[in-house]
Amino acid sequence: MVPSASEQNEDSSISREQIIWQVVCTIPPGRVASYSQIARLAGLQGLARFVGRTMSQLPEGSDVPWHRVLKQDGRIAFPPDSNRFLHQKRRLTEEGVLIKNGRVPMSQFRWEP
DNA sequence: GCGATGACTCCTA
DNA sequence: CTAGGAGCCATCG
Repeated sequence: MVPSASEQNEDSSISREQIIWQVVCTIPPGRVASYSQIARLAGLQGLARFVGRTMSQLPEGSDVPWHRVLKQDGRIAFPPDSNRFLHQKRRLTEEGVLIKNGRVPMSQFRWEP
């Protein structure tokens, strides 16, 4: 087989999106992770932005616990007045995640793989 | 092809 | 604490 330079593979190996979602699924309830950490565990260190963009493409009703992904400083990536923000915050609270002053303490920020 | 935008992060002042 | 700049990738006009 001669590899073409402009060959776009959709299904060739698991796409980065799939890996990212898979990593997110490994986050246990009661814990959270940052976009950068997800990127690192997915082998895409430094591509936190790509992780965020991938999350935006995640369809609703998915099994992926997207609400457990926060910014590096422990804050939710959505505007505080946004509906998504309230939804995510509520989801986290229901799982027992402590949110102090609008952000999650580092003690819950990382989990042991 | 380029600039702007987006569920980001880091460094410096 | 806030502000600005740079780096990263994919999508859109």
